[in-house]
Formats: sequence, structure tokens, C-alpha cells
Amino acid sequence: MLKKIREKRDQLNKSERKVADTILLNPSVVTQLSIAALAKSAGVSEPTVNRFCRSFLSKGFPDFKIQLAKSLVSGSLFVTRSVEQNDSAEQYTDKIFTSTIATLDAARKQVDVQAIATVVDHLVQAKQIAFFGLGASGSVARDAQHKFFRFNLPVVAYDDVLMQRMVAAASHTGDVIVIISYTGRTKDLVEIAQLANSTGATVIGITLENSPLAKVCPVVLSVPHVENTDIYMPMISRLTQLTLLDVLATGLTLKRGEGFHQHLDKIKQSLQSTRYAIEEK
Amino acid sequence: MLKKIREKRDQLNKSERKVADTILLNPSVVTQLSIAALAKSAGVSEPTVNRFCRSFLSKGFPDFKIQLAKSLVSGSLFVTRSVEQNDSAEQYTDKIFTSTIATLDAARKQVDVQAIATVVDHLVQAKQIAFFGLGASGSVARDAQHKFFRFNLPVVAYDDVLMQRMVAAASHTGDVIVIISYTGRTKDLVEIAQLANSTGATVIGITLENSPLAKVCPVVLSVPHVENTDIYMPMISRLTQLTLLDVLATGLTLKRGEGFHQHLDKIKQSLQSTRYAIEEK
DNA sequence: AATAATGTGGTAATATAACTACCAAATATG
DNA sequence: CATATTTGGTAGTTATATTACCACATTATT
Repeated sequence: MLKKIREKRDQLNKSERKVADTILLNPSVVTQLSIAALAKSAGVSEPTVNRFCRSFLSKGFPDFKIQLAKSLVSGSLFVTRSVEQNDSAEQYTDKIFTSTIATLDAARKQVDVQAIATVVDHLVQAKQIAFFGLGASGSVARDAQHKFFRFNLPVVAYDDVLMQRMVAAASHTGDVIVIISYTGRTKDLVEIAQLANSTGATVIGITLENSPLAKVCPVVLSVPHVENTDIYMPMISRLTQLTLLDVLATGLTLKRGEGFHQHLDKIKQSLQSTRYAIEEK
Repeated sequence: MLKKIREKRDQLNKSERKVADTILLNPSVVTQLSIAALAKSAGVSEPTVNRFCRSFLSKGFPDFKIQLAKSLVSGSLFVTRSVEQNDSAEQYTDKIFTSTIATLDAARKQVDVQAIATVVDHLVQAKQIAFFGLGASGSVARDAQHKFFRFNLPVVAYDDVLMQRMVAAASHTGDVIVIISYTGRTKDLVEIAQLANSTGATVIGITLENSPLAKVCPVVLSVPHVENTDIYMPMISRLTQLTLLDVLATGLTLKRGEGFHQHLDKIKQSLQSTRYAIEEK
């Protein structure tokens, strides 16, 4: 909303621009103002404010106020500002969390649900699953292995190119190979994907849309592009990948049905003895 | 807001309860109604609605509407519902993302900024850093290694108990050992923490507040308790840990100052040749 | 340069919505 | 059973928003 106002600001005429500026200056208080009060503080007449509101696809001033109020909430939750050199611990902590949340929210809105369903179907039928990733995505692959191993499936994860190449070459129909790469521009992985394709294995890419890797994977779960924070090291992109894998694991659990929960419980219980009991309060 | 209304519902008198029910039935449309329209559809008079609004600490009906609208936004973003057996791909995808976001948001509000600052200070001074984790937290530890290695520091990560025990025993003052465990109830890790403590190393725990592990770590970054989804496998808890590590890495980057960016750039460029160039559109 | 035409902004009237004061009915309570 | 007290509504008042209309300014055109 505020963004819309900012964009349209320059196309407005003098008086309406005054209104826009007044709102942008302090959007949250405008929320509690009457049309007369806003008109006065912007130095214009009431109808001008009304006209302004209408030009922002609202029914009138009260309607506009409600839309504004709404946008302020979601706005304040998700306004990502990039970290700056002199930020205090509090500031950068908040910024990192906020932009992480914003990215996940963006991902949520963009996920191709159809693709999720397709991937889950492939995974359900898989005789064997391999997760490939390099660098930061290597730990994502390992994490996936941990999760999917609980499904009683042969699952492997590799984070070095040679092993990946060998496994890809040796794969056959019924095997599923999931290749994780944020940028999708790592040459080796693209080659490995092509290699695996030719053996009849199902190749699934978790990567940036339209990337070279995405283009050679028959099935792609696309990860939205991340703005700010990943400049110096992969941070947020990873979390999206992990969350997507969580979604896949959940989908798989559901497909397996009720009885399968017992199996998961068993695994969980097997860890009991390594732990301290939960204390009663 | 809706929660408040639900709570107060039983204390209201007949007519006001009608109003409450009408609002709860369809909160989002109420947002666009006038006081008269709402009164009519609830089958009461306008002043009743007004009285109702006042009893919810608002100045009047319009004010109430704005508050309601606001609460609907933040509400709809963060209402986590647990995954159910018959959920469609769309449903469980959304649920996983939503509860992940909600958890991160909760974490954001609960992080002990002071602890973050303290940990960063320790990391800055560290001669050597070791990340320990088992199972799912093992991949978190590896991920941390990837990230912190870029700081030109000797960083190691171990996900097996024996190595961890040996490293802990061999550590000395100036070494920092970060132990990652969601539950904080793994016996081995608690023992390892104690062992490392006795050698003079700085032991930092990333774990649940008040857990056995937290109690033996001089410095603790606490991860808030996760409700729903982690029943069968660690999913969301992990993401909080990772985000906290991102925050630490960011803090460290800032402490290192401007000149350090060049170093990070160099690392990034070293990966260039393994990649396909970014295509022009 | 003068005039028409369009755009811009305001005044005043009108309609609408919200609120207040007051009253009536219903339900308690002694 | 009578009297309080709570509850809900009517009608009037005030505030608020909207519309219709007009005036001024700016610009284009002859």
C-alpha cells in the first residue's frame, strides 16, 4: 500500500501529492484521523482527500483507512532492511530474522503446489533416493538424508562431486535423485543432472527458477530469488530449501498413512535411552 | 482480537453476544460494513453494536473496525494449524510454511539480544571454533562450519560423539565450542559440555531454555519451544538454530569491519569458474 | 496575445453514518 | 408483588463523508 502510494506519488497533482506525503510521513496516525483532520494537516480540502482515496481503488475514505491499516500490519512485519555496518546486535538480529521470515513468506506464496504433489508422488514410488548438494547445499542434502531415512527407504546424501557423478552414472529407473543448488549454475551439478537423466533415474531439482540446472531437470521445485542478505554467504536461500524438504517429508508421511506413524514413534523411542528424562515442573 | 472476543463472549449479555457471533462468523466482511448494516445482520440495534465496540477498548465503531482489520491480517499470517491426514498438497504446504514462519517470528521476539552480543564477542576472540551436533543438529553444525570457515578461522564440525569427546578433552582456553541440540537432553552432549568446561574452553549452547544442556553451558542461546510439527522429526526447531547461526555470522562480519568484505568477495570469486555465467535477459 | 478548453482545487449542500440521551421492557431481588 | 437493575431500543443530535457545482489557473490553439 505504502509502496503503491510512493510509486504513484509522482503522477499526482500538487494537492494530492500533499496528501500522499502527509500519509507517508506518518501512516499509522492517519489510521485514526477523520477526513477533515487529514485534510487540515495536509493543507488541502476534504474532497481532495476523498479524490485521492478513490484514485487508490478504495470505495472512500473509511475504506482507504482500513486498507492502509491492514497494509501497515503486514508491512511492519515484513519490511526487510539490509544490515548495515553500525547496526547494534538488536538491530541486525531483528533484520536477519525479519528478512528470513519475509523470504519464507514469499516462497510460500510462490511454491508450485502441483510440483510438490508431483515430487511427493515420485518419492513415494522411489526404490532409492539420493540427495546431492555442494557447499552450503551439501548440509541441506545431509539434512534431507536424516529426514528421509526415517521413511525406511534407502537414502543417501553426497556433497562431493566425484561420488555424485558415480552415483548418477550408476542409477537406474526407479531411483530418484534430488539435486539441491541455490543458484543452479554449478557446472558439475548440471552435468550430473544430465548424466542421471540419461540413465532413466528421476531427477528433481531444488533450485532457482530458469537456472541452467532447472532447465535440465524434468521436475523442478523452484526457490524464489533472495534479495539482500545472501551477498556474502548463502544464508536465507538455504532455509527455503530446507522448508521445501520439510514439506516433502510431510507429504510423504501423509501418503504413507496412519500406520506409518507407529514406525516413526519407534524410531523416536529408540533415542529415548540416550536422553535425560523430561523434568516435571 | 478474535481471540479476545471469543474469550469475552460468555460474559456478554444476549444482544451483545449476537454481535460477537456475527463478527466471529465472518470477521473479514464486517470490516466493510457500517454500524447499521452490522446491527441489522446481527438482529440488534445500532447502539448495542456501539456499546459492544466500546467494551472492547475501542473509541467507537470505526475504530473497532480498524483494529479488527489489523488483527485479521496478522492473524491470518500466523495461525498455525497442524497437518492432518487428509490434507491436500496445497494445505500441508501452506501449513508447514506458516508454522515455520510463526516459529521464527516467536523466536525473533524471544531472542536474548544480550546473549547474541556476548556470543559474537566470544567468537571474535576465538582462536578456534568447533561446532558439535548429533542427528539433525549434526547438519546444522556442518552448515555452521561452512559459514564460519569464511572468516578465516580454524573451524571444525563434528557429528559423532567420539570425535566430539576427544576434541572437547583436548581443547584449551581461547577455543570456543558451540554445542547444538534442540532438546538439550542428549546425555553425551551434556557430558561433553562439562568436559570442555573443565579445560577452560568457552562452551556455548544453542538449545532449549532450562534444558540439562543449557544448565551446564556458561553461555546459552535459547531456542524457543516448538509446538506442533516436530512430533515425528526435527523440522522447525532446526530452522531456528540455523537462523541464530546466521545472526551470529552477521554479527561477526560486522565486527570484522569494512575491510573484511573484500575477503568474502575473494572467496565468492573463487567459485566463479565452477559456474555458468548469469544469462542476460 | 486572446480565448477556449482542460485540469485542478475548493465551497457549500446533502446524505450518511455514528453517537448520545432518554425511555421502555424484561428480569432480578427483596 | 413491588421495586431495582439490567438490558435493549427509539429518536434526535452531532460528526463525518460524499456529491454537485463553481472558480481559478494553466495550457493549448488560433
